[in-house]
Amino acid sequence: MSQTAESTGPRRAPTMADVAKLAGVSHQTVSRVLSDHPNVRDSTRAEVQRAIEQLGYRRNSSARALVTRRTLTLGVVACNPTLFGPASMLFGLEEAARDEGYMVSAVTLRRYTAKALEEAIDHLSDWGVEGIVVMVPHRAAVAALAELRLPFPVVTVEGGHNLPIAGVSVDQDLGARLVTGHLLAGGHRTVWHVAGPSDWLEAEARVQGWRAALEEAGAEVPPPLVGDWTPLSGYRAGQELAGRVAASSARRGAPEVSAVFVANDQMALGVMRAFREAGLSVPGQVAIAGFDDIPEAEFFAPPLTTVRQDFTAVGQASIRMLVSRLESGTTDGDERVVIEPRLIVRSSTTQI
Amino acid sequence: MSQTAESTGPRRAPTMADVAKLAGVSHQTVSRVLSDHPNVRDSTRAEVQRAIEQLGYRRNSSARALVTRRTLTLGVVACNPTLFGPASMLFGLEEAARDEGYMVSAVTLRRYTAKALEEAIDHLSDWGVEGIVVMVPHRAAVAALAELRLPFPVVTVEGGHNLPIAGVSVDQDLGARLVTGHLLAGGHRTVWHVAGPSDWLEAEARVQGWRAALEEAGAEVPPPLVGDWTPLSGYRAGQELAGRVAASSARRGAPEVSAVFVANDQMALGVMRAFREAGLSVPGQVAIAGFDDIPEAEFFAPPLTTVRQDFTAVGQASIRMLVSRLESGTTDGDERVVIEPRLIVRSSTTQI
DNA sequence: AGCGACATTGTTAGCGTTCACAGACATCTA
DNA sequence: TAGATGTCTGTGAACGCTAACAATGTCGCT
Repeated sequence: MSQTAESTGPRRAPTMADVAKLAGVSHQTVSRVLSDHPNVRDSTRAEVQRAIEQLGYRRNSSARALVTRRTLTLGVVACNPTLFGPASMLFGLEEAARDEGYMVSAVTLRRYTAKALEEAIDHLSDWGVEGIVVMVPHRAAVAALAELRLPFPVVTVEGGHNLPIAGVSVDQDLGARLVTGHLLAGGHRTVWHVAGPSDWLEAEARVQGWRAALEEAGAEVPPPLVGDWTPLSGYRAGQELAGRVAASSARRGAPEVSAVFVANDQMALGVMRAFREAGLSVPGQVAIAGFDDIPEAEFFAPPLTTVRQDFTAVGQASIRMLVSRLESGTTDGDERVVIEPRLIVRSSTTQI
Repeated sequence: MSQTAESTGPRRAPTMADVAKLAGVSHQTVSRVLSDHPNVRDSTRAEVQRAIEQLGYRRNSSARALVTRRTLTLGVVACNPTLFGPASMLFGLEEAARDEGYMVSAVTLRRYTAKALEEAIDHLSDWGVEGIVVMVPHRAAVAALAELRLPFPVVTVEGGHNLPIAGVSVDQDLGARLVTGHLLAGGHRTVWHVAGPSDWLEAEARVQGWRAALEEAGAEVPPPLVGDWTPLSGYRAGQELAGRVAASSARRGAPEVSAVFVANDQMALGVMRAFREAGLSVPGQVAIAGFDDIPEAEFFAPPLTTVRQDFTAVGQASIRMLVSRLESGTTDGDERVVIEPRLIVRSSTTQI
């Protein structure tokens, strides 16, 4: 009259032993079936498979990780994933990781301090990640990272090239040279620049490329304005620049504003609004170029000349690098992969 | 002459036993220190802490998960996280999860089929997530989800209200009514609509809200155009609409195009470009409104009237719901949290 | 028949934690 | 001083899996 064991309770997930008993084999045989070991008789394999299906069995990942010493999990520290760039990287990165058989756990940073970064990494370590990708192109953060000497491989994205950390990056300098060169070739005497926050490595590299391009062309280097990547900050910078356009004939000491390279597309949008409101035509009176090629850029008024970064490729490359380090057991070394950006010319810089 | 055990090899991470030996206590005491158990003498605690520091010890999460049966990991299935909406939700969600002591693992969907969703969930299950948030507002996907009967709690985001699944959503219907009402109040005889893909629940709800608002106002309901959320598709729809504006006096059967409600901001951008190219002024000849309030919307030419969704709040609410279900052990029930959207009026709909 | 090689299966011992329980010792009460 | 209560600490057994090895059966060959 006894039922099949307990009938109530939040019955626990079936274990390998349960499957084994049902299939009439040992738990080890079940393990062999699950890991596709060749030496299992076909009939046995079928029997085990049936038992697995019937019980809805799934391997317990914790037990497995405990004995194999592999969590198959990678960590990512991301900055503001609301922006198109970081989001795309995360997308490509996750896909690549999954293809390699890893799971990705991401932590987003609220503040860009060394402490916040350490906390984020701590959090990931607590969960046993095997390696991490740090997507925080922020000077202080990367410097802190270099100090850290973590017990697992670390790969940075846009982490700069001065530090002994492996990483993937887009050639920001080249990108900036491309746009600046393009504007100069359009006949402008010089090119103004609205930069990103000075503690962002990407912003710095773009400033450098811009400056170098101007200097090489023998053009005057106007003082760069600084924004914070948001359209609003671009708008403010745009107002400032618009004032200079109006006053340019009267003003001494700064060259005429006829071309502006803005460090990202969002700020460029803000700049264009400011110009529009000031009655300046783009590209008629002022040419504008951005950076990133967000999906909206092609539809701005006017469509924006910009530099396309293949974010997805960056994400994928970072995973490939991380996985290869994982497999080879390398924790340090400063291997670098650089991805070339591409100039996309649209009507914000070209008179029709 | 014997050294302190082996000196070479990739020495394994220290374990609790190592700490215990160094501190001269049992492993259990170490465990107690780590979990802040009160009954540990202060001097012992200090000793253990020192040993932990010295060895750089970290608790092994797999072993811990194995015995406690808690992985403290939540899964997320996201659709295209490159878009502002999904990305923001992911952001808010991760932050909320971290505050609750959970780790988040995200999987992004490449295709929106039932099979792809099942694979994604399988992937997450393999890693032992305790519950998942499904952010795929796609009809087929959500329907498949309802069939699945998973052994852990599931919360949907924008999952529609016809199915017996718990979830969080923004009141899309209300949002659409707000914009449509706003446009009608602006004196337009009717409002055209550029919808999202028909198999997206959000798109459908917006169509419904728009239609209802028109019908309640006794306005004619023009046939909705359909896009795929991208600026390009909006551009195409815009060209179509621009054609109608030009031909409107001559054409029979469809009302005049003087106001358009576009189902998201990106498409609205495309529509505006098409209108600009057709020489139509916005809002002079045609008023346009979008949906989402992406950060760029305020800086479009002209700034776009739209509906703001608090994506971050949605992400947070979904985690709260998931965690509460986790704690109460609920797997089913169709609890719903609805978040109200807000109309943001800008100059794309208001004559100055 | 006897032996080796191979295929197939089972047995045992961890992996590094936490939990339940059992000691040891100190302190308080009668 | 005996007993009862606490406080602190240690011991042993899980948790569910894989790895190493041992045990069986099967086949072919001499």
